[in-house]
Amino acid sequence: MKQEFLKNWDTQMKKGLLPLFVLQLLQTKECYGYEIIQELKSVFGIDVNEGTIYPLLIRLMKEGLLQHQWVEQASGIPRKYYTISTEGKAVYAEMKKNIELNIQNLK
Amino acid sequence: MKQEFLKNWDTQMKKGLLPLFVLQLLQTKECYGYEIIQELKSVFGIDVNEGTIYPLLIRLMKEGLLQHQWVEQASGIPRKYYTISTEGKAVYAEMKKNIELNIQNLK
DNA sequence: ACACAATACATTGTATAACGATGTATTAAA
DNA sequence: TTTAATACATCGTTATACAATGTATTGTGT
Repeated sequence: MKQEFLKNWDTQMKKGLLPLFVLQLLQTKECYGYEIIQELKSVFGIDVNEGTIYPLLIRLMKEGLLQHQWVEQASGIPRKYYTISTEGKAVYAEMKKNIELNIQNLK
Repeated sequence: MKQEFLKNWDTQMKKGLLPLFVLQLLQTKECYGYEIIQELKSVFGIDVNEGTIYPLLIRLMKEGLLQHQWVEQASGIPRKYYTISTEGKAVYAEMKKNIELNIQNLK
């Protein structure tokens, strides 16, 4: 039943929801990029591409909503750990308020 | 406080929410395009451009989610009245279910 | 020993859809 | 008689997810 339409709609929804999910995730837990992809899958049940998440994290950094630090590993590639900033928390609250207002209108 | 970021986010959210709002609106009321813009403003409190709504209605038509008929007016330009199809109602229900699932995850 | 998958970062080209501007036409108001 | 409102529509720009690709390291299977 209109599977392609619904799949496309889902992609469009992500353009709005994804920053929200990432900001919330980082409020409960410090994460690195690759880990965020896995958390989004297990916690929110959504699949996100690497080509989506890395540019998104860079955008949120530029906006001052996140901070990050490189952490060397005993073995393997270093990880870039992200944390949410004070401003990030405020923006998250604003976004959440906005979206809940919109959803209220759905009957 | 990050007004530009939030405004941009709002635009991205619309890409997901707008079809949902239009489908719901047409479940309660038969509308023509220009009227939908006004209803979205008064009922949902969102501003939508003409350059957004007309292409959207055309897309929803192509998907078979809407039907339309031209209605001549006693005076002025004819109106294209839209109604939701059976398939449109089913797709709306699916979308609503999906979005509510997503919103539940917001803390 | 060697291929392959998983981890972990990132960039590039394509597609979708909202926005702003513009266009056509009709009617009412200043 | 010009401007605003109504009512349709299209076009170029922009933002962002996706798929593909790239680099590098480590673990696993044969």
